[in-house]
Amino acid sequence: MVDYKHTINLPQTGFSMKADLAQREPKMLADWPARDLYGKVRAASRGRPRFVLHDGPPYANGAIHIGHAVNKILKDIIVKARSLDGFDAPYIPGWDCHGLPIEHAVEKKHGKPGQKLDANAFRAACRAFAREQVDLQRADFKRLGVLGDWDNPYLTMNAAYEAEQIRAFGRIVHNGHLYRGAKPVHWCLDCRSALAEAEVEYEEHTSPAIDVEFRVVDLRDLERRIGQPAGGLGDVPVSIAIWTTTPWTLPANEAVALRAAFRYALVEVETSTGRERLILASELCDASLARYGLRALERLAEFDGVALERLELAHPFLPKRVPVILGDHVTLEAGTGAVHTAPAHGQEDFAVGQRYGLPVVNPVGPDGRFLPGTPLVGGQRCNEANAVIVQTIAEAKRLLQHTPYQHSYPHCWRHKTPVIFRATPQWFISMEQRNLRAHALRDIRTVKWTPAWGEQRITGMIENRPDWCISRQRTWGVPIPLFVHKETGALHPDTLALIDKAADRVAQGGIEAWFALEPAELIGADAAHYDKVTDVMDVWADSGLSFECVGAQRPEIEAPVDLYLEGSDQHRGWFHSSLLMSEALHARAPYKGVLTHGFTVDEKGRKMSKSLGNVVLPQKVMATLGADVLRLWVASTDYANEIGVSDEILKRTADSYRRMRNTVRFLLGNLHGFDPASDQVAPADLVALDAWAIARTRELQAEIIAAYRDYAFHLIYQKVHNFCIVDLGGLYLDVLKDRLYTTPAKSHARRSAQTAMFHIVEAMVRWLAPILSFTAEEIWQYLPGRRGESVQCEVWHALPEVPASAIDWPALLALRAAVTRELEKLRDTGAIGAPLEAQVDVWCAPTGYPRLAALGDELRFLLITSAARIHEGAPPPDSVPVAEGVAIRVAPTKATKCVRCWHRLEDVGLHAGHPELCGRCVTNVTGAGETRRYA
RNA sequence: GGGGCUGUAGCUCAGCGGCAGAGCGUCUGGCGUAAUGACCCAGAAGGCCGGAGGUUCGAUCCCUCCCGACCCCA
Repeated sequence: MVDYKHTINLPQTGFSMKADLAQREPKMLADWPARDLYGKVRAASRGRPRFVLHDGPPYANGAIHIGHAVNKILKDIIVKARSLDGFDAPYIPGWDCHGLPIEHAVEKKHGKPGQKLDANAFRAACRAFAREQVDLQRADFKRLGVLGDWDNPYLTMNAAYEAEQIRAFGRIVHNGHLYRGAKPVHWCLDCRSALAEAEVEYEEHTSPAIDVEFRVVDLRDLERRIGQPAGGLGDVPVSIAIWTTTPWTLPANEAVALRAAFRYALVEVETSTGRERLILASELCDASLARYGLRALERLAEFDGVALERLELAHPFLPKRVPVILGDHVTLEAGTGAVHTAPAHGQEDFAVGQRYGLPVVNPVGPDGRFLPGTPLVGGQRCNEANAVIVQTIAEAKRLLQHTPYQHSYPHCWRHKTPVIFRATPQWFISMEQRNLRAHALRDIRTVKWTPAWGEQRITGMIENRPDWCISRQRTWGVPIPLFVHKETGALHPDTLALIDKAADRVAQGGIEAWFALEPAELIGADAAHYDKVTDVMDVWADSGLSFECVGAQRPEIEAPVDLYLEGSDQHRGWFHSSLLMSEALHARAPYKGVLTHGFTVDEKGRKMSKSLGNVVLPQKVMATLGADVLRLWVASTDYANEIGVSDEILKRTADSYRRMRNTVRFLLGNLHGFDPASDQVAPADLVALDAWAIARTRELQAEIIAAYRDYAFHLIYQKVHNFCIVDLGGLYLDVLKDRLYTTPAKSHARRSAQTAMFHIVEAMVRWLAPILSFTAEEIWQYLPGRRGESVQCEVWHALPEVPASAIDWPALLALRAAVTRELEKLRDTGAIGAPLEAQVDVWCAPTGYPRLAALGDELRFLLITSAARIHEGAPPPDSVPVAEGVAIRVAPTKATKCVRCWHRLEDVGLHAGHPELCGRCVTNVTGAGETRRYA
């Protein structure tokens, strides 16, 4: 028996089946900086229309987690896809470097500023710490395969950035958005300082809980509001009852809050001092009266809270009147449904007070004592004042009850002592005074939000947010470089020029330069009358100004940019702060589009947490499955909602990665010996099936490009994966094997197939490049033909236009599916094993005959059977109808197997010199090779 | 507690008024070595479309309520 194996063309490629990504990727990465891949892509796209995705700076603290990976990978996919789509898409990564978490990290090592380190040394330690964190995170981001200007990122702590931020702040002041006000903050009486939210712990605490009456001043007004006849209520006193656990805040009371949509009841009761009437939330009426030991004699009326808005009430012990206001923070969980409101002593109170323009008057000093001159309690500590105030209310006959009450209450994390809310002077950006809110709401509508509900979400937040308090009493932040008059509190008349001078100094010496500055250096003799402000800006101002600060230094990033892309929490965060800053500076949005993604959760949809033990570390995934599998996982999920991750999900992802890799490997292996420059078959001369494959690829490419433009990567994943399995694996490549392996290496039949495969893989490597960046780069090295250095420098592959097919492929593919089903039945009976052991007869009505007969004898290659014959006319009784006017019969063939091509053919054994071969193999081995026109 | 969003097969996702779909995975089978650190092909099983009401001739789809997840705020 002659061995014909050397006469068939087997696939040959160095592109291995096993990916070994965990080992291979780091090696590839090691080359990239030397190749300056980012620079090459920039050079290749110079002069194209620009697409700018502006990076939201992650906070420089801690190793990256899976959420960082999702965010950066999505950005990278978009930047690379836009570049392939013909844009110049720069990517300058950034980091957020100032702020409390870094201060806390440094405090852990060195203690608070002023203890072991002075403030300046403390800042230096913060700077060094942030630098380390940036390096740590940068290494991981690069390992993900994210391409960007990693050597020149923007850091909010760069002196140039800090100076730009101060200049931008100056323009905001110039535009009239800044004012000085007061705001309640957590205040520790032992620290004598403000505490950030992160420095507060909640512990159980017992407070004096009291119910207090606020008398309605004008009963006639009340009658009108609740639909009672004029005078109908007589002169019996009416009070709104409130419940509070902080009696000492009552001197600062400015209002009583109701909920607009709650029902309230007016009930009559008999007290020790006589008949009176109380207003209580209907649902809390019984519970409240029970607490007071009273019984409702009569329920006189019921009405919505909204009816009482701005009704005047008398303060229970001070000679002043306060209004009824409405707020959503009023609940039915405890109390009376009416809430004592002291804007100086509570954040909700402050927020709702802002909406009503209530005064923020704080009578408590930094030591927790009431300021001298405060009526009733001047000079007393808050806890001492409680007793005095309760007694005073009782004497005024306004006290309904008084009991100790245990609840969760904020404590200082260092002193473990209860903290208070205390209003302090702060700097604000007004939402109203220069129409900031109105402008922001106007411009939100001009932005393309993806998903579309982002618009709803941020609109709601902008509509309801209070003025932005941008000052913090901290050490590690960009200064608010102002001078304030010691007596009047007015800003220095040269403020705008002084801010610029401060910026100049910060540009040289960083924020440290401001803190080191002697006021006289800038304002001369005025220094005697002015205080230098040492507050720093809220870090949200740092990142919120990134479009301005980065744009000033990097001309390729020019606002408004095309896209911001972050997690959905940033509607409250960076999207929000950036919008307000841009409106304050330029009265426009900083971005044209905003895209959000959800958070990662486990396979049960629960968030990642150490205690649940469901945390997936990106570093671990990269070290085992590889970054490309992580990237493919990101691409495969619908990131608009929660993004599930688990071992099973990643395993499935790795499976589909393998399938795509192997499909490419098959294509590359069969392109062995093909030079696209000389061996391509012209579109008009292609074997019909190859033309079909190219047309199908064109169609799919259009869908993929559209999906990239829509940022619908999970659809791309599905489409490409299905293409590999259904169109290629299940059909085209399966049919092609016979022709590739058995026809002569340089024959038209094989070159036609290679031409199609070449274009398919050229197209596919680009489809994959934004997602499987490492693998695409690897594929690139194995593709035939002269080509540029990296697939990332390319644009989408221009697939050849093939002439419209005269062949009805859908009909033939339906026939193929029917034959496959019949073959399966035959296999079940044991009559055949492989499809090549079978022959097929097809009977077709005259109208459909030309369609199915179009391939002639080559139909057998499409069906992968040894014979396929089409007959016009009525089917015999033993055939199986498979469609309108079509019947088939599949039967084992008795012909002899050709040892070379495995087809069972009648002419095997008839050829002298090649007794084991069929006729076409003889031609293929000894002659010019067989002719294929269709399959 | 409020606002936003979400729930389709074990997994990832389509469908979004007219007979519940794809791929993976699972199971079963096939063929070889002609995609071999395995690959390829075929077949089958798998769903009260989160639950309950409503609108409609007809609801996975529209409306209401409930349950659960997630984000933001309190």
